[in-house]
Amino acid sequence: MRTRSGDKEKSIANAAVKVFARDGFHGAKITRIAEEAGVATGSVYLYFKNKESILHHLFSKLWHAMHVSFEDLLKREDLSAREKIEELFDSIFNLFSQNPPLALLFVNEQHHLLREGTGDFMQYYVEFLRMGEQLVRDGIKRGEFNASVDPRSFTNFVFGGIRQLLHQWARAPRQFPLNTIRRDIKEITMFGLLPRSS
Amino acid sequence: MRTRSGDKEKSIANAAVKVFARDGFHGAKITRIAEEAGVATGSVYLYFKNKESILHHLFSKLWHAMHVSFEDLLKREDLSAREKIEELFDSIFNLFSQNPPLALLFVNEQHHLLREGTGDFMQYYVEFLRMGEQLVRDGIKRGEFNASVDPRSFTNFVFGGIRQLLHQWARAPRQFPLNTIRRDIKEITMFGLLPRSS
DNA sequence: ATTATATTTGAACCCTGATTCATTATTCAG
DNA sequence: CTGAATAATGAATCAGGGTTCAAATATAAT
Repeated sequence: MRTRSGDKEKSIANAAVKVFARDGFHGAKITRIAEEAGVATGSVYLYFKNKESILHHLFSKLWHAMHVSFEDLLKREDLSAREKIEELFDSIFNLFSQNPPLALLFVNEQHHLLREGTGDFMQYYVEFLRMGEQLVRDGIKRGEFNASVDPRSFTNFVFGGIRQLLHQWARAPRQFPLNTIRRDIKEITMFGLLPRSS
Repeated sequence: MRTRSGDKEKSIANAAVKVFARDGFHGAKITRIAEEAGVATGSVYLYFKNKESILHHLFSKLWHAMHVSFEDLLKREDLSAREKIEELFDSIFNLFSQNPPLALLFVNEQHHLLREGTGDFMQYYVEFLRMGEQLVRDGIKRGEFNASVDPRSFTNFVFGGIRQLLHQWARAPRQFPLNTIRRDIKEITMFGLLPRSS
């Protein structure tokens, strides 16, 4: 009996991240992914049903990781609403900080998956937005947040804003350092554009 | 001599917006666009060089329209910095308000074009971001805005946020009325999440 | 060492859909 | 009316690349 080397799946997945990020899902060729992973073209199909399922796998892992850190975050009773939101930002950034291509993948290819509306990560995505809303709603209830902010709009707005800034960072990490972006986002979302003591 | 009916180009372009929005650029078939436009498949190639160029044409028109309203806006001396920014939001929303598919196209298919980095609208896009930064910088200089907000981060963040909310609206206009979104964005960007008199 | 079993390979297959172009239809000048 | 000249058609072409699978290779058990 022979056993699978075991790290082939991972190296295919990693290669796929790079190639999807560089060429986009449709521009990415399976042969190129295999080459990047150091395996034969056909081997890709031993570990994944098809091209689409590679993308699914990657997004599943990604959203699952997010889901885990978000759940942990929600449970914590030692943080103010503001601190929770800021931790949430941090946990997103931490997920991508070592991996610009992963950020590009996340930012650019999600709409493929939204179009079909299937896949387990869809669940995570929807739940994530709900969580964000809940955080804001709690904060308002506790008097920590401005009650005239709409929780759903806020969550979507911030999610979109983070995506755009992640995108800029991933394309030019030097020009948009992640720590700077993280600080800026907190400043903007918490205080807005107008001076604090108007 | 026979003359082109003249509205065929427009009907192809309009059909393309719908089909691109529904199926995505790669999912969209030329035959489907032709069918939707009420012309033969081959006719599409009388008016456009290829599939890609249809997308280019649409984005060109779109960004050009934005560019025009932004330029007008910048010139106006009767508005405060805050009013200018809010007008800018409005002009974006006005562009899409009658056309959810156009919004979907704008939101979902831009990354194709960013990847190549060519096309005249790229110019507009970059310029648009610069404009946004300049508006914020001016506002800070005039003491209207919080000086610790980074203009570049702010512009990108807000651009991303608007995209996400436009997306939600375009997918379900009833559930996310545009006027609500517009109001919410202004509230969030101007005042942030924290109560105004902390 | 030998055999059985599992894994890997990559060239060939084949489908999809963008693009082409020979044919047909329409317009208009003379 | 006639026939250039142009516009429109849509079936056929053709290329690209996802997927398959027969052959080759590696491993483990005996």
